[in-house]
Amino acid sequence: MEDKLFIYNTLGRKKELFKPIHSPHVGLYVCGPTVYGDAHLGHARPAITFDLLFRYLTHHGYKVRYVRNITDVGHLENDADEGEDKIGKKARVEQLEPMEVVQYYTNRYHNSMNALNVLPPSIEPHASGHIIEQIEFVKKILNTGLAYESEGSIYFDVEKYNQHHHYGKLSGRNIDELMDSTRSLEGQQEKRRPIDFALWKKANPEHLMHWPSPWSEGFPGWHLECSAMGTKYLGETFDIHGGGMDLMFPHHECEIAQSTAALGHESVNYWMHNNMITINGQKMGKSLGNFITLEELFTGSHPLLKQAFSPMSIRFFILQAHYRSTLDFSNEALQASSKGFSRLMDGYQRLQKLTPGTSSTVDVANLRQRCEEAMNDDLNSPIVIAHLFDAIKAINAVHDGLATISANDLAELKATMKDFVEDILGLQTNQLANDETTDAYHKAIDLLLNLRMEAKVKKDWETADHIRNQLTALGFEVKDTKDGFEWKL
RNA sequence: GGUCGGUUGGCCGAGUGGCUAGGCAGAGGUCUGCAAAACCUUCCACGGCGGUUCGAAUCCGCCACUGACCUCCA
Repeated sequence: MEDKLFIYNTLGRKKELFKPIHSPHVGLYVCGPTVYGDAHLGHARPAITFDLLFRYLTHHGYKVRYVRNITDVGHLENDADEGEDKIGKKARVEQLEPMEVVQYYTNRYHNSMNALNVLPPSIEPHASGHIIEQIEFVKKILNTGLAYESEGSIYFDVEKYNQHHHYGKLSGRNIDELMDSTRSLEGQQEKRRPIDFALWKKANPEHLMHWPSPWSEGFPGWHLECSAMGTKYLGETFDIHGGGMDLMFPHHECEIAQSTAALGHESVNYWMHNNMITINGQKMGKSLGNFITLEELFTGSHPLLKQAFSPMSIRFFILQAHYRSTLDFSNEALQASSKGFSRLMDGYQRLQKLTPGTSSTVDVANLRQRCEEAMNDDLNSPIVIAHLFDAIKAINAVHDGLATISANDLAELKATMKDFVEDILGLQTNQLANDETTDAYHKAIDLLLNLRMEAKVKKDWETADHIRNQLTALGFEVKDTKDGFEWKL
């Protein structure tokens, strides 16, 4: 495979040609959810963005090892190094085992991702399952002298690290400004400086999740898990690390510092960050309480929603914007993309039934190339979709007898559409099931509509309308075409 | 306050120097027993001011507004 994909590297802030370290193998690490609540629309963004990348690379023959973690320990409630563990708090409030909370929300996360047709990653490691690796990682950093122990906890010495490395290289932050602006908080006396961050925390007596370590009974710092697990599964240097923009600082910045300190070199070649989903122009997030969970979207059970939206229309909505742009949520925007999605998929299904002519009067020859070019330009899915709509226009024209398409062009169009619609964008209809039951069911509906056709020929409008009305009442949509009919549920 | 972004037509959203983005909505038409769909045509645009250029939504400067991060958040 030829390397043609350009991706925007947050390090350097420009598009760069993607070259894997060990082609055809690609190592991809993406920050997954902290499982203490249901996934919301915001969580769908990175999942779909990196699913798109995963699918695209795989489609081009790369062997991708995609690691997406589950954070189930170490993510604290308030400040970086104080406050309660998010999982622990939920467990206490709900009177559950912490791992019960983790399992519950992990299952629900998987269900949502499955509904969105997000492929499962190759490895989905839990932070709590890699305590030993994280302790080893802390030891390595301690050996370099870039971390210090204080009352049973281990902190990263940011200032000392910055003497020989650049803390802030990813987020563009300046350490002097950080020293001035970082808040000094109560209970942080054990840290030398406010910008230092925890690698290991000694557990308070009431803390539910803790493990033995050389320094104290405690738990790992939040940033550590990604460094430790990324290194374990993808090696000391790997290709791509992704996540939401809001993780750029401090999470990813700290990750770089930890890994560089422990390994003595850079560990990630390309950093990719998806932008946020906004609602009324503001970031949708847990802290602001303005989020809509995926389940609420699928069922329409949120006061801000005027209707339910199918998982696929949510996926399409997200793919219609470039991943580095903010995407504003509104009922109107979602309805618009929902309708657009139907149009796309109706056309796609129509394509399967098209009959070829002797020659083509539509130009679909370079569709694949144009879609590839858009994808290669930093995964420009909205442009891909625009090209697909051009193809839909041609498909409809052929379907209506206003244009013709040759057998060769039709075969190529079908192949291209399948590759981009299904395999790369990951869009699917709800009628792809093809077992005996559905087959019989389709034939039964066709039978009914053929009877209606016969009635129409006899100008028996009463019978014809009756059949259509009854089917409509059952939720079917019946459309007459030039010489037949179309229907869908 | 610091750092970095954004400002495109009724809505969403691409686009980095000249050539149609696309979707949804609106208007007119074709088709049609009716309906729907489809198709054709069409309307609506680049925050403001100045500069560079033969030519700017696209480059530069200033201003305005707005967002993200700087505390947990995808």
